[in-house]
Amino acid sequence: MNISRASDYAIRGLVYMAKKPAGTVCFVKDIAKNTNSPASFMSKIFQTLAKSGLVHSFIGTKGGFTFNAQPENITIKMIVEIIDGPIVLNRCVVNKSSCQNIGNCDVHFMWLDIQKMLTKALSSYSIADFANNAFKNKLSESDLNFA
Amino acid sequence: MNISRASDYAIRGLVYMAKKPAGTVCFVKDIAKNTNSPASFMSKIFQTLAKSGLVHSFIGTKGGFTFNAQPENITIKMIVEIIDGPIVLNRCVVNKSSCQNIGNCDVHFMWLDIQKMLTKALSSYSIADFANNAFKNKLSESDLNFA
DNA sequence: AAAATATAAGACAAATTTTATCTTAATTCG
DNA sequence: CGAATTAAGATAAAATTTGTCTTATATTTT
Repeated sequence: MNISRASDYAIRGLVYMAKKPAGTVCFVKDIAKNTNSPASFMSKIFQTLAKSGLVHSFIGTKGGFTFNAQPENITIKMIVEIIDGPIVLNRCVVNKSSCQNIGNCDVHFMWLDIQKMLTKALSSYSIADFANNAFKNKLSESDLNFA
Repeated sequence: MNISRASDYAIRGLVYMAKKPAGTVCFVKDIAKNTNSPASFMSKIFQTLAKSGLVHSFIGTKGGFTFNAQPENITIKMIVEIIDGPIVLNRCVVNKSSCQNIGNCDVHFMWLDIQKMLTKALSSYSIADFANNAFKNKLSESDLNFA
């Protein structure tokens, strides 16, 4: 019940990039250094981000990474799903055929509802929110205190 | 970003038990059979539940498990935490000393808020909710649609 | 009382996932 | 063209999850 180190590193790396002037080419070496993460691991993470199209990569000397999308449009949900895969709280939520207790799954709707809430929450934060240091709670008091 | 098979099995097992008359002694063999789960795995799961005090175990012939608490008072959060351990969405939320980016962790408050919301949601469902077939959404429309 | 049976407890093991590192390929610069 | 720098891709170690197998305990039967 947590995000992976890889997703955490990815988010921190992208926030670091977003703090630079738009279009800046960033090296994994610098990104890793400034996010307290293993450079070689960060390398593979950015490889995945590049494959997803979220960032663009340049090989060779003076290579590196740039954004392929506006940081405002890159949500935490997007990153977590690119790195960790789809957010699915329980097997029975994936689809009907993957639920062993077809037609009679007591817990199906609970997981579905909580999953909806979670993905909405993760979608409500963007990389830009953190880069701008303009963070404020996206979740209202009522969200935090539902019955 | 999901609960484990073990937690899922635990929940289903306890729901199965809760459908029986209060005080019924249940065997792992039956619990497993009725929840489509491996009996030997379920055995270990109930061992953990027994250690936690949630259920009581009896060894030997005519042994088995009974509730040690009212199903109404057993929340999904309790079960998930007993089986999977504490719900902590990201390392930086555990405590200040575990955050590499002390005093300057951009994402700390996001994870903290989402975690609060998630644990509240998991606390809002009890085993009795599913055993009684009286399930209805615990999450209001506004919860599912916060900005 | 001893043996057989039924049950959970606990030790052990396989499989999967996560977290990395190491090697290769590509590009630039001198 | 060779050296340096960078990402890409292959490989590997570690941790976690999922599961099985053996042992201990209690009950029942003889």
